[in-house]
Amino acid sequence: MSKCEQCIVREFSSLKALNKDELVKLAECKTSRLVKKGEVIFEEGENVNGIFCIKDGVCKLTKLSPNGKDHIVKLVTKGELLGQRSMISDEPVNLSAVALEDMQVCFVPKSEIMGFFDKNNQFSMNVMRTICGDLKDADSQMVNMAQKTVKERLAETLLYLQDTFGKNEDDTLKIQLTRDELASIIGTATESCIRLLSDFNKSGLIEIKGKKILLKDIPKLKKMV
Amino acid sequence: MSKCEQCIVREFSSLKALNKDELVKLAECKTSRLVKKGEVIFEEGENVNGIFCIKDGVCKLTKLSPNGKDHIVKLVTKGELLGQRSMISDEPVNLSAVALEDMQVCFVPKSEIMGFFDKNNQFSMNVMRTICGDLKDADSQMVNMAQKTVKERLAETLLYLQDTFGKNEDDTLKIQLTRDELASIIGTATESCIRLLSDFNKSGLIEIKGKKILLKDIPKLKKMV
DNA sequence: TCATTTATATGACATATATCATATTCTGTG
DNA sequence: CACAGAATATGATATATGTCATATAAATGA
Repeated sequence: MSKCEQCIVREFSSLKALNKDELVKLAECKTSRLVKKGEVIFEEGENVNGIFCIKDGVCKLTKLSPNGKDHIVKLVTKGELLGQRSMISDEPVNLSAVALEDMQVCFVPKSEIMGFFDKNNQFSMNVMRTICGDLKDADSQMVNMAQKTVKERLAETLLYLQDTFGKNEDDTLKIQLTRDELASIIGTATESCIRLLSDFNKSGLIEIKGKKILLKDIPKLKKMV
Repeated sequence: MSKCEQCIVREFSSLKALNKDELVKLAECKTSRLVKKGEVIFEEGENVNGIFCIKDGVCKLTKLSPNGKDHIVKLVTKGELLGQRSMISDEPVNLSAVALEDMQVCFVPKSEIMGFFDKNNQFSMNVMRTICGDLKDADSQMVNMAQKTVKERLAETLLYLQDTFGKNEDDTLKIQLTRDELASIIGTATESCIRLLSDFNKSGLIEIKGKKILLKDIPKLKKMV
């Protein structure tokens, strides 16, 4: 059981407000876990009695739409927490979490977190601000879905992926999504997504190297959005 | 300056966690205001240094999309608070609020609310839960926008409007929206919205009485969603 | 290694939805 | 009341996007 005090990841999340004593308590009650790519961390409707802290890796938060398609609501990465909303609302989670890469996550039971919540104002303020940020993002995503074309959403998403997850040495996007996953972020059919990527490729906006995507003309991509 | 203690509306919002002393303080610092239909309460990007409590009436929260169209993100009614997210994030508001009917709203400055926040755990918990609820709704709205057809979204919205705002004596929807507003809730062109309402009318799902809409075949509407 | 599945790609076509035009009805105001 | 400006309605048409079919490429696993 590693000490939370020394966990670098802690610095990036709401947990940074915890003091030494609290971190010791945290380390005692948390459980660590390796999650393989493709593995489910939790599923829509489950009762998750606590939160997950992502030490390494990236996962997708998805929601099943009535038409049977999964929609990717958010990508969550190293340093972020999962399951906060559900814990506060005291409800089952409304999204599923699935690893996009091998991950390292720690689970902290609700009782512990709620203790910090009551006693450490800075901590609860941090959590709230995170959730408020999520709400703001969700609102603007909603408007994007309603008002923008698929092409615009694709351009925007590609830029977002590069901004958020960076690029490899060969300048391709670091995060590896299937066309299917990309389609379910932008909210379109897989074929449409593939077709538009082809178009972008032909018109020199991006370069497709096998599964890898390289953003070639960022200014033009930005102008599309 | 009316007393907050006696305000019935208080019972429905996060404010119900406040004790007598806090309510007295609240009454002292709040300002009341009448807002006429169509009037703007605040606008996207503004700094709103506090929150609004809706004593009566309904307003729409809109976000301007890059294509110049307004999208209605949420309808907010009697008993609810406005501007919580922005206050907690300490950021300008990301949405505009415009009255759909004549309204009565009270404004409470941020300093006061933040005081309750620090001292009254139940209150801050209530606010958090509200925001968490908003986030959950926003996520599911996002998926709706991405995955459902306009027809499905229209059916869903009509049902929502009846559920949330009820009906008049003649069984028509109590809340009065223009076709344009309805379109910008479901995220479509005004003409498309009008056309679909016509279709719904012809196929007996609804009945259009001038501007008023009556939901005729609720089971069928529900099956569409 | 080969075989089987899965992901990517592309064409052909159907369809939902947006856009533009125009008519009609409603609403508020002088 | 009459009029101007909205709001509603509907047709004609263009376009974006989904769907289905099929081909190729890549990945997986026995």
